[in-house]
Amino acid sequence: MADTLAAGSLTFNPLYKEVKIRLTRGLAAGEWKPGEAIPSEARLGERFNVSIGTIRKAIDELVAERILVRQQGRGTFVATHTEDRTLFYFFHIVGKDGSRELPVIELLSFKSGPATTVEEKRLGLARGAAVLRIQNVLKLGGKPVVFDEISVPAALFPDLDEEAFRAREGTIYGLYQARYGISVLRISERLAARHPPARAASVLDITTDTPALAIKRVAYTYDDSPFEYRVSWVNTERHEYLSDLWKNDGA
Amino acid sequence: MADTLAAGSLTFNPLYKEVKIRLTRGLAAGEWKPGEAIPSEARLGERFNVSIGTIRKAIDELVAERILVRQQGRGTFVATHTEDRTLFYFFHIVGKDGSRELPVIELLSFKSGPATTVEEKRLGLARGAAVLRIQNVLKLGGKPVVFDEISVPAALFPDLDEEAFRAREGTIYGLYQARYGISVLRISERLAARHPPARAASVLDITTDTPALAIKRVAYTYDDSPFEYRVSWVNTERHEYLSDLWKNDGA
DNA sequence: TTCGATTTGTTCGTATGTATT
DNA sequence: TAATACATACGAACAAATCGA
Repeated sequence: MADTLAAGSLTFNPLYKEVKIRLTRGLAAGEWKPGEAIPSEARLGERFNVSIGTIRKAIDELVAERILVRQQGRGTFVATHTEDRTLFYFFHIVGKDGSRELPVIELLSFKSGPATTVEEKRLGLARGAAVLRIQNVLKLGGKPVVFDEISVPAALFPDLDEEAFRAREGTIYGLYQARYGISVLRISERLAARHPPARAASVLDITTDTPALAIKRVAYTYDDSPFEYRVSWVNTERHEYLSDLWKNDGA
Repeated sequence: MADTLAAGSLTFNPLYKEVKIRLTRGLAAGEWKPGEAIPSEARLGERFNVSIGTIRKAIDELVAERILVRQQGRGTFVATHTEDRTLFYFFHIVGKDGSRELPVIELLSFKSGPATTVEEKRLGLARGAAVLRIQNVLKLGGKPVVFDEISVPAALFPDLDEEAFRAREGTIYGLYQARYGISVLRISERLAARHPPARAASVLDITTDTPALAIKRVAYTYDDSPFEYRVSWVNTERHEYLSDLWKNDGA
């Protein structure tokens, strides 16, 4: 495709920004899937009719945003949620002594239904759109620590059922990515201390007058569109929520 | 100073990493103070005997880490804690409706004493080192929302007393920076839901059986050394803690 | 094992554009 | 207007890592 970038772009972005937008579009469209390599810098330079330096600058930003991963001598790859490095990026519960451990997730309930007002708002859905609701308990050291309720638009996950959900390998975000091509690029969480509702307390094996951490998370994919809403209840008697601003390992 | 970087560095970092280290050292040593401009890229290139491109790459990383701020046509400046953009970077309490507001801080208590075990550990202090302890209440919309206890090594803030603390203009981090040359580069926070102690409950005007958000923060300066430990109690009845991972405005 | 092709990483240089003073 | 400083873009050369022949 002979698409010279220089001319014709309605918004007068710098070239490297246009390249970045094109790459992001390709990624969102699934032209290159998670784990796969994108074309080499030289080839992209030919394709977009810009110099390698310009390509590099575009890729630099995508790498900084954890969308791409570079490997010297191999290529540049679409980031996946299966790499150890990134597993803790979206999981912030740690032991009070600072110990990090990946949780064991057990499915409690898998249902579908019309979206609530909150779900409509957070996910940008039409009134009454169908959502899947998935409840889980997350165990650390064998004990329940987090109670999750995940809400996702049913339309985005056409054939997802309880069986497929159970049969996944790896994390839930890994499932979204591997099976539906939806990558979590950013999350926003709002935390509060609350008395847990009966159901959460029961799952967490605490009383309803034990303070618990309520976390409302919205996950975003390409173009910053929200696609998952998640409410978590955390028993913080032996664990804490770690917010590290910011260990940007680029140092 | 004729210090060619190319030779003589014991660790074989790339040139731009060496430049970055030198710049960081200069910043830590106060060679360029917050708000001031560092030398132009051209001049730095001469000084370190490297090309402008290499200087730019070093500065790029420092900008990404919010240590420096570039302004086209003007220069590159040492970041300050007084800019509106950065004020919310370390303050995460927002209204339940998402509204952001800067708190009004009122000093409750200003004392000094020997460090507790926890303070020793978090701040890397010797046994019994002197610390300053400062209690504040943070008000939003005129009502108390956060109760703070700040602990800092007294040795770092030689002449800081209650009067000087009260007389500051701007934020507490701005005071550290303007008066003592200590810049907060990174913070790490650990959150839990707890019943507040009597003192916190009283200040926040809630009962001790109201769940509150307990935040333990450690602030780090250059070379990642901790210098402030802060325990906050937040009334999350009308407010929440916002963790945004991550709006990197570089997009 | 060695070698060569490929790919990213680093560094240099140059030219030009844009914002500020 | 002119000088200065950062921003963008191009090109070239070599280094370092990877991989397959």
